[in-house]
Amino acid sequence: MAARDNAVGTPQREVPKKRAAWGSVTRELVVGTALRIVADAGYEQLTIRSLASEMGVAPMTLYHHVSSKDDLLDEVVDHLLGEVWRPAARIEKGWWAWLAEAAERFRQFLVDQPAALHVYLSHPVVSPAALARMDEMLRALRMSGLDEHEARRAYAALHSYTIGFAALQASRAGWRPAPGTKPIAHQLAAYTTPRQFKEGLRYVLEGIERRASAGAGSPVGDAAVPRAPAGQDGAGGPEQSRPEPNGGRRDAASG
Amino acid sequence: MAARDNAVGTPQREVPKKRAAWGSVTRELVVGTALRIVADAGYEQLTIRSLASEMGVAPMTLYHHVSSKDDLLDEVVDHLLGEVWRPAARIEKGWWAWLAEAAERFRQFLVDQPAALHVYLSHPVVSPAALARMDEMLRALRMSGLDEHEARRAYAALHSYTIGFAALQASRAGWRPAPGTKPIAHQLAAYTTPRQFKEGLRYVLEGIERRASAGAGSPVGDAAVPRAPAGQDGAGGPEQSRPEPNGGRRDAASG
DNA sequence: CAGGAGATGGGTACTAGTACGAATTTCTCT
DNA sequence: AGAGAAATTCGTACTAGTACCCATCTCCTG
Repeated sequence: MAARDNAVGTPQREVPKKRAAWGSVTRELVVGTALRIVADAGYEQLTIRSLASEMGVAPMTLYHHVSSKDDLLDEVVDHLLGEVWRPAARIEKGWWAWLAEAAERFRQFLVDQPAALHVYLSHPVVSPAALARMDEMLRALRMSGLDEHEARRAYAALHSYTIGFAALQASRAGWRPAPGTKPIAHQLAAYTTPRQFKEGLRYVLEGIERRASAGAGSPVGDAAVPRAPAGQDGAGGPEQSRPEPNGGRRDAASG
Repeated sequence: MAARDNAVGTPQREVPKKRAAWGSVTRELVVGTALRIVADAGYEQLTIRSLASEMGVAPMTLYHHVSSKDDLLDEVVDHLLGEVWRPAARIEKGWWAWLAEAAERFRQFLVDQPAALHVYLSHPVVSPAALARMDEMLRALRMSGLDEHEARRAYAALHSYTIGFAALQASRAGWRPAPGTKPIAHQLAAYTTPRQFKEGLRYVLEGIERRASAGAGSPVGDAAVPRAPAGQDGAGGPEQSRPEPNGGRRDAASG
């Protein structure tokens, strides 16, 4: 069947259609081609079929080198992240500024790269660049005065906030408010801007700062802190913990 | 041509296959059936085909009553949200506790209902229940001492944090750490629990509280967050808006 | 060197969402 | 009332991801 005798029939536009050389496809090649497509044409143009076509092989062939499209994207995104996550500022110059820049860069990255947002929303990301970034973030947080445990909590909070914001911002892009949409909706949408991100980020960082100075007693490098912490306290930590409202699906919250 | 003479041939398990009565399908019926499927079998069982089959009509028939599956989900999710978002506590008893409970309920909702997470990650949600909830959230925030503008900012921060957290928590559920995954990853994943949500939420609420008590009119000095040097605004992705395919679409439910 | 095990390239086909257009029923206007 | 317009139901088919299994190619082992 491989022998497509092309002498007759369908006169033009017929590629030889030979089987690709054995071993000519490698994971690196697949990832590299995918990166090129994303860079040149964007994430939405990257499909298994387009990728295979670009490489001159059959779609299913790729599955011998990547276990799924998500697996491929994991690696693609890791490469992309590795090139942009690191802040220009140095941690030693102040944890606040460093963290703020790191968060901002990450937000920008997620909004710029739909593939990345997809990956980060799909599953925990543990690729090399992601782990490296996490380590540095934790270092900065420890530097703020938080202990190991609190640093992780704070990291999780920053991470959640950033990803959530990026998801909202990205979804807003290209949103077409239906005719008749309440103005409130527009205003709300308008609050999904990089500027608003920084505002919300400040809430989180201020919370971290307060916690840090409360815990470790002596300030570490407060030179970087822009405002004096007006550490007055008001309402205490609330307790709630509702029983599940709806009997929905599983929640299975554990490691 | 519809007359499928069923007297002979394929002896069993053959449904008459008549055309559904004219006008027997309505948007309300579609939404109602979808709600039932979600309740009984879960979001992943809700497909256009399964829904059509359940209603005894052809898949494409539904598209005369909903403009897309996402349009349908918008309404389904609004119904679900309407039943669970309201906190048991009263705002008057304290804005902190009320906001904390509202956020927790929302997180729980998003994790319990994958459809809801999908919707909230896809586009700004302006359905009735969502708007009602937003109004109440803003009321609580104003009650904390924030002015209108700051209240919206705080709302956006809370919203982003909650959705981001829910997305991470949901994606973690059912995640299978690969056989060589670094232990750090596990630990990190373990930080995506309802308890951790409350911890992070406290950071945000503390930040809000500080802002509220600080400025009943005093413009809190900006200058806190440095700009990312390489930052470039605006969504990078190519825009693509859906130009309202066919009829169906209700006026976006008040929004 | 023959044979078989694995690895690798491919064709076929199934599920999902949905565009297109044909067939059918109801409504509107003259 | 009759005819065209509009609404509605549905069959066909296209894109994407990917499960299944066959065909081919390499290499290891007896």
